[in-house]
Amino acid sequence: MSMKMLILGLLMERDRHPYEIRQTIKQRNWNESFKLRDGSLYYAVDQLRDQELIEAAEIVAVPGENRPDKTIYRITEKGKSALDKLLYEQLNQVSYPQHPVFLALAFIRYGDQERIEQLLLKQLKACEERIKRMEVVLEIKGVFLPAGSQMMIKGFKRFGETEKEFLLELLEQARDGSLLKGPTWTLEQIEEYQKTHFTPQMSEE
Amino acid sequence: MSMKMLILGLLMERDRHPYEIRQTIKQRNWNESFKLRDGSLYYAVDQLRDQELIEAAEIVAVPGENRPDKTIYRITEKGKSALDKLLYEQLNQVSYPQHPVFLALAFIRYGDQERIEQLLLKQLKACEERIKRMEVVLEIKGVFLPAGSQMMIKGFKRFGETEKEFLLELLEQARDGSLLKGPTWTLEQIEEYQKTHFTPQMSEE
DNA sequence: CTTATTATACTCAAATTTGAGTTCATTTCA
DNA sequence: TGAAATGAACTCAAATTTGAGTATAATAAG
Repeated sequence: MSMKMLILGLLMERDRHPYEIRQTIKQRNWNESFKLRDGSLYYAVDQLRDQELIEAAEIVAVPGENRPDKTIYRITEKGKSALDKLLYEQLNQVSYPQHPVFLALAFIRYGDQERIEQLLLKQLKACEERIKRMEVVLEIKGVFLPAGSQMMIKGFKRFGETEKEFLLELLEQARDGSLLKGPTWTLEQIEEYQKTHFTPQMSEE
Repeated sequence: MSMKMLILGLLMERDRHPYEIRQTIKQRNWNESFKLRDGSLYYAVDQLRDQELIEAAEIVAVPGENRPDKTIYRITEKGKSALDKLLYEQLNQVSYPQHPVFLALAFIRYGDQERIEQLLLKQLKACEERIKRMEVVLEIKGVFLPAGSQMMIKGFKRFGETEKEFLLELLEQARDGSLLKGPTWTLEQIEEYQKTHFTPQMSEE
């Protein structure tokens, strides 16, 4: 998965130890796009080491008695070509429109109106804050960034704006009660109707 | 996670067996938003059964010698209140702008221009097809759907449109080569600069 | 009418993620 | 100045996901 790509990519720039990789991922705002967990990071590092895509460049002693020393890793030649492959694999992955609210919408009619309004509002706030953060990043770091990284931040902002509009609309519909309306037809009627029409479906995968 | 919500939600409508749940998820295009795996589905069903949120309503024998019988599940009272809780948890989850291309952009400069163009084009095609699918669904199923489900599909479409615009821009920049440009400043210069400026960062979580 | 594919209905080991905890150092704040 | 909170640097078991496989029936294709 993409954690491995991130690690290899960062080690292309210079040698780093795992915690430093973690810092950098945060500094560069990559974790706007996924939840960064220590567990996944260290697991991926171990995997990469075992596959000899990275290797220990240096082991630095850390003050304190029974504390682990930190290992600074470097990317190997094998690792460089693996990064190349991982990059194309990443670009080749199927993308899904994801948002916690999407699937919740399927059963939103079973929920309590006020509670739903509150939570949608919370989503909206979070989304607005994200947009704001991305604007600030573009302002103060924009010019320094490689073209790709700049586009990543712009992407976060644009996707955020779409999300915001969508949430605003949902909120409005939650407030006037129309979002909580059940189906106008019964399940049986719908299934009957569907049999007489073509039902478009994603292909498996 | 959301698989459990989907199962409970579907069992609110009527009793179903796992494979039927799978079908319904696909029929309703919910799998546009995530990868539906049999493993996760059956695992979630087992969990729900063990927690007594669902129970076997009927066990139907299936023709054939050593084939498993199918179990039709029903939601329990306990399950109904669990669904309520899961719905709010779902609405309360942090949302991330996700797209495979986002993280790839971080290292896109290490890749091959032609290869990248091809893959971006492939993403664009897939995205356009998704938009098309959603338009067809809205046309032929739109009126039948509960308000929430209709908004879900509209959301898929809208997010798809933003994605499309973004991919078009990336493709253009990949073609004229500007996307592959590295940083204009060195890492050291940037880090130096950053020390003198505020670096906005997401709070942990 | 025979073969090939698709649909049904799962199971399972291995890979990965999750959430929580650990230890010591440094900074903050009363 | 001492206590509390935060940061650094991990570790680990348990939960979950992944990918691939199984078996049979029904349907489609040649």
